[in-house]
Amino acid sequence: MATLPQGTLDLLVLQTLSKGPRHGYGIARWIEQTTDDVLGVEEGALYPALYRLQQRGWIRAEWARSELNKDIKVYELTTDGRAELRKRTADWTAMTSAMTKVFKAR
Amino acid sequence: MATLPQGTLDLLVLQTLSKGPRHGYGIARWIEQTTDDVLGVEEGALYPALYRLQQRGWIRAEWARSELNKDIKVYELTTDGRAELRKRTADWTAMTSAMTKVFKAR
DNA sequence: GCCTAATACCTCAACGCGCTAGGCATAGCG
DNA sequence: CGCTATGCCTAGCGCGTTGAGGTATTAGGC
Repeated sequence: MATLPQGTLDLLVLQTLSKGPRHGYGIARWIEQTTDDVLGVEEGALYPALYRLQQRGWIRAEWARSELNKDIKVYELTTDGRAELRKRTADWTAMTSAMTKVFKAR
Repeated sequence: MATLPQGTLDLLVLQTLSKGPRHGYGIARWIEQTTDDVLGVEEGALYPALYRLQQRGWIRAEWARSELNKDIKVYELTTDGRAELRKRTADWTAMTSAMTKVFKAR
């Protein structure tokens, strides 16, 4: 499981939530499944990240009950969150393609 | 100029040096030129990074004199450095393609 | 009834590393 | 002589991750 560069977790969470509301633990599991365990989400990084994103108004939380009869905190993107996601995704694309340029240059 | 995610500078420097020896200042300028200023390399990040990479035995330094008659410290990859570069590049590729999977999933 | 594994939330100290903001020195040019 | 570019460096700060810990509930096996 590759460790993710600092700052990418936020983007990862925003992306995940753009596909529909999910609770914290579920976000982590979904990312791991989707990436075939290439990306691992540590809970010690995830929960602070969720708190951060909430403080900045990009996601919103609500308590609910899961199918397994557990109390879960379900997060969903706000309008600001969608805007932020667009911005961050654009930044990400720019950054990775710049990286690729460096890789291929000579 | 985008700020680079923590952890990417090392890879960037290793990649740059894989194209041939260069001095610190030159590494920074080269990366900026190559990426059309998308990636900016701050000297306060670069020099500690060069020191780190040297400590770990991935690069080697040697004083020289530039065409502009300046004392410069020229760095080059060691054998271990090439191995590390291969590893990090593979990790990077895996990471970015995992990211893309997340972006495209639904 | 007990034990374990999975689910689900959270916190906190230590660490790593990029950023800001400085400092210093020399060469070339007007 | 002063300015700009080149070229090296350091120190403090901020911020997010790591790694380890904690708590509680549910389901399932024995």
